[in-house]
Amino acid sequence: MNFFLDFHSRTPIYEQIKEQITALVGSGVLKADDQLPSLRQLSSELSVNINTIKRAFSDLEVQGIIYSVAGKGSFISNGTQRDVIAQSALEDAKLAISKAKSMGAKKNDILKIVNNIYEGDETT
Amino acid sequence: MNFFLDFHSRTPIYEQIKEQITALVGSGVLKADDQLPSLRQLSSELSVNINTIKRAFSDLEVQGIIYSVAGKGSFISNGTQRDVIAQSALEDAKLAISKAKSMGAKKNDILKIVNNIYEGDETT
DNA sequence: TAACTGTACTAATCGTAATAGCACAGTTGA
DNA sequence: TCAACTGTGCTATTACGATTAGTACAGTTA
Repeated sequence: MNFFLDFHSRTPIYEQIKEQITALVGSGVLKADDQLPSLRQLSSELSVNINTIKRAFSDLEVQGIIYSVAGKGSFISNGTQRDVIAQSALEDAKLAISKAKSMGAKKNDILKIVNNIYEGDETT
Repeated sequence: MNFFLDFHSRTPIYEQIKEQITALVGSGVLKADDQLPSLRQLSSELSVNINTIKRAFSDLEVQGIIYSVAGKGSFISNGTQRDVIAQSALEDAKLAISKAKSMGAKKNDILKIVNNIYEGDETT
């Protein structure tokens, strides 16, 4: 489990962990019923307190992205929340693009970026 | 000066103020040497402490977006920082779009959003 | 001089992130 | 049964940053 945490970021560590697990689910790397590392294992791997990991996992469970079973571990939920994840990411992108427009960005500037990011793929 | 502040947001008030002034400059509403409301006036209008306003203005001055003169007031800087502003907004959009892709968003989803936001304009 | 401007402090308050530590309960395999 | 894991649920403390409050000082202008 390769996480990249920025301990000096304004976004809390537990939010960064949530984001990255969510991304792994959204991108299909993690699939239904895949097991996550244990709280204690992640805590030691990332040098982050177990309570912080727990906070992230609890949030993700509330969101329906993972489920936890005492004694066994934490796992990816099954269901169609993949669409939901992509949807919320799209909302964020929409906000950022709107803000860019309001700051004077041209449509072509955005399109160039999109084409650059999706280089190779056509309409997928 | 119409500001919309979310006092419950995770992003600090002074950051929200910075963003909105920056947007007004980037969009061309505020132009070089235009005078901003005084610290005390903004403070009372927005019901925000003067120190918070000052924090935002100081940051903007460091960024070269505004300049302040003791006894006179704060003004929009002249120069070509408009491009810089749009550029930094584009960077943010790029990040958000990349994140959306990593969460499974399709290129077409992004393009729809872009077209929707830039509805009407063609290649501007 | 009066009434504005920005500047520069110090102090206090508040909320939240993060850590530390402990105890308890469920699961599993030796 | 027991040991070694799992998650859960607390309490307490620390640390940091945002925000407010208050005071004082200096420049500008009519």
